[in-house]
Order: sequence, then C-alpha cells, then structure tokens
Amino acid sequence: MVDDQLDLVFAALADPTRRAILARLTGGEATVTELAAPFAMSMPAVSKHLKVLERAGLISRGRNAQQRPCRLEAAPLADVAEWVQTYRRFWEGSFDRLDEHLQELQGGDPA
Amino acid sequence: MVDDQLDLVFAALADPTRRAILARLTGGEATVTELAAPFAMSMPAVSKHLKVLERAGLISRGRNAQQRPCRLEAAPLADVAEWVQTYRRFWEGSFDRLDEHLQELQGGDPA
DNA sequence: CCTATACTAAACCTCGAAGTTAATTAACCG
DNA sequence: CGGTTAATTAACTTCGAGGTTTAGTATAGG
Repeated sequence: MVDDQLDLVFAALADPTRRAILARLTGGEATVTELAAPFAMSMPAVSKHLKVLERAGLISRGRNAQQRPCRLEAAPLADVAEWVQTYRRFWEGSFDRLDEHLQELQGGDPA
Repeated sequence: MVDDQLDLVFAALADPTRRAILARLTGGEATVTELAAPFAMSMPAVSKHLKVLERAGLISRGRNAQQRPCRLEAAPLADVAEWVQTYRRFWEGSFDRLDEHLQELQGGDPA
C-alpha cells in the first residue's frame, strides 16, 4: 500500500543477481557463503545485495552459530502481483484503445 | 525470457513518477505536456522518464503535429506477472519452511 | 516569414547503487 | 588463549539515475 515500499521492492527486483538469490531461496534457507558461491563477486557485494532484499522485506535472516541463514519472505511479491494485476486487461484481449477507454468508463470486464 | 528486459522493466517500475504515468495512460493516450502536468518537475525530466518507459517497452509513441502522444504497452507486464507467479505459493498458504521444502521435492501443491 | 507551441538534446550537478579491498566483529574449536 | 570460519563494516572508486537550465528542432498558424 505504501508507495515507497513498492519502490523498494521493484528496485530490489531490478537486479539479476538479486532475482537469482530469491530463486535460490525457493529451495530453502541458505547462508551468505552459499548464496555467494555461484557469483563472480566478492562476499561483501553479496552481503549488500542481501541488505537490499532485506530492506525490501523480501528476505529475513536468522542466526546459527557464525552463520546468518537467509530465508525467502515472499509477502511483498503479493503487492507486486496485485499492482500488475490492475494492468492485466491491457495485455490480454485484442481490443483497441477506444475499446479500452469505453471499458474503463463502464467499469466492464470482457473476460 | 531475456533477463535484461526484465531488468529494464523492473527498474522502470521502481519509480513512482513512472508508475503514475502508466496509471494515467490506462485512461488513454496522452501527450508529454499532459503527462507532465501533475508533477512538480520540468518537462525534460518527464521526457526522460518516458524514454525509460519506452526502452522498457512499456509505452510507445505516435506523432500528431507537434505532439508525441504516448500509449500504454502493457505486454512486458505479462512477463512480470509470470515471474511473480512462480513465487505465489510462497506467500499463499501457511506452511513453514520444512513443508515448503518437502512440497518442492514432491512437486505438490496444497491449495 | 515569423512566432508560438511541443518536445528533445546537450551540458551540467548531485547522489546513491554496485563493486572493490582491507579491517573488524562474532562464534566455534582445538 | 589463539586461530579459523562467517559475515559485516569501513573506506574508497566508478558509473549511471534523476534532476536542473539552456539551447535546438519541428510543426502549426497568423
């Protein structure tokens, strides 16, 4: 709902490294070292990416000895889905702009 | 499919001005001047935002006298929807991480 | 032709994102 | 305690995003 939050989430998703990290986390928790392994990038760089994801609410972090396991927190993606959902009728269907406009005026949904 | 394209789209969406422009365009085509009106921002700034949206494939531009009407091109949002869709089961449902992992291994869906 | 209108291009500024290396904290382990 | 592993912090660099103002390009129209 807060627009700033959507900013953070979209910005976080705009980086392929971070999307790859999220994809990795669908397989379960992982430590920073594990997450960093696939990338040709230093550990602090990955640590920064994780901070971006955390600020966006897309991951949370636990504690296990010296390790800080990351877990996926997908809730903000529901907001993304909701936002994009409002545009669905603009990529589905084959009506032209005039039809779209009429549709909007009438609040109708041809699906 | 092309990861770079998703980068461009997410990055374009990470700015509230640009999302507002897209929202405006759901009401039909608009000129740059019309799009710029609601914002406390110079016209060149809006012009740059439009270029970002265009590069992401989210708008296209026509020509009408001196005006360059913009129209919404929502197709890239389908890619966004598809991407986010793969995470849906991670924000729906109330199972914990272990369950998620088992679910993934079994390819099951408890919904 | 001249001028106003609509927009883009150019030049510039500032700030933060993304990366580096080196230093620091924290926890385990022999 | 001393050393190793895991991760963050700090200091620094580079680059591009987002904004500005000023200048340039088209096109409409008196």
